[in-house]
Amino acid sequence: MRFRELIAHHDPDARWASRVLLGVKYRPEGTCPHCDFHGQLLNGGFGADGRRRALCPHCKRGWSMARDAEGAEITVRVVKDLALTAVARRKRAGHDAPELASADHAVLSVPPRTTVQLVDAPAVPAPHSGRFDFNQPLRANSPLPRRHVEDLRLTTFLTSEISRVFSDNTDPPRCPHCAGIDTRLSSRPRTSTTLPSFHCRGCTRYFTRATRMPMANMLRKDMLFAFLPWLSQHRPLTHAAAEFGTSPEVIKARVGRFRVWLLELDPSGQYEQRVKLGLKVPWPVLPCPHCLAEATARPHGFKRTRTQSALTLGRRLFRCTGCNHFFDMPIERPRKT
DNA sequence: CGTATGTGAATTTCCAAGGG
DNA sequence: CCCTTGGAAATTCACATACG
Repeated sequence: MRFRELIAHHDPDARWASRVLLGVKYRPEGTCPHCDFHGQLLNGGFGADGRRRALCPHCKRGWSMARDAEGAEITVRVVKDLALTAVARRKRAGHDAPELASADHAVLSVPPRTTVQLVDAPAVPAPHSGRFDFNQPLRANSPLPRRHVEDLRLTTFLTSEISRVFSDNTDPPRCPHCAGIDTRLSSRPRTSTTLPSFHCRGCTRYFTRATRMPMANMLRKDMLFAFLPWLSQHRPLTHAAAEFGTSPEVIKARVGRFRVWLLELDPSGQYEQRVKLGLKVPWPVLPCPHCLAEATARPHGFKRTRTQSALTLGRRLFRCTGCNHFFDMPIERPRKT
């Protein structure tokens, strides 16, 4: 408010006031192409083509606002202005307050897309089809019973690694922030954790063994060990979300952090390959008996006839992406041992 | 009656905004 | 940075239908 007052004092033409953006919220105005609602719309972010999108508050659907991706101008209405709120609050309290011009309408231009500096994304390999078992149904509505198999080797491996992280060992590890080795046990233990905390002389930061680990700052500490057996099971995120009383997004983020960590622990990727929770199944490359080519084949459920059920036939159906024809393969029955 | 495949519905994931 | 929300999109599956 004070800065806006100062600017208004020296700038009667209001050429500069509009450049103050801090604390100003805006929304587009217009007509919904789906339900003809007219009025204030919701911001819908950017579409894949770079165009700004709007959401209809009435029918909740979204659309792209301007025709061009770059330089297009969109009229918006200022819905919130911190400075004006401060003025109103002061006036209500009976204090003096400056008269500030309100920027009712504004024009929002879509900035030219700048080439984004890529940060080092964690290099988690795309899962290849060998990770998944096509003898099993891929989804819950399949006629075949679905058995969820836990990979005990992964669970055991993670359990031991986690207990190593949570150990009371006071030998200073390498700094997780700068990878420096000049670290020592901190004489001033942090109150927020019971773990031994360390101090790095290189970057002067404090840390514990859990810093920058998948379970660091995990709000749901109770579900950490219960979660491990789920990682190796090929199940939808929603199952795990229901089990732990959270949303699929939370589970997805957690799976991602564990996959990155597993690759650090075992760069060969053997353990990371065992993670299956919530991963999309890649279409396998199979020899098509129709076009005789090796092509990716989409899973198409299980083969069935009028007389024989999918269970008795025991054949998985695929559809070749090259020639679009169907073919099936016998599934391997689990051997009873 | 078996086979091939088009298609609607169910299931699951993606995505961006927004709150803390 | 963590998590929630809610609609849209993608994927998967079995039913429907035509044909031999």
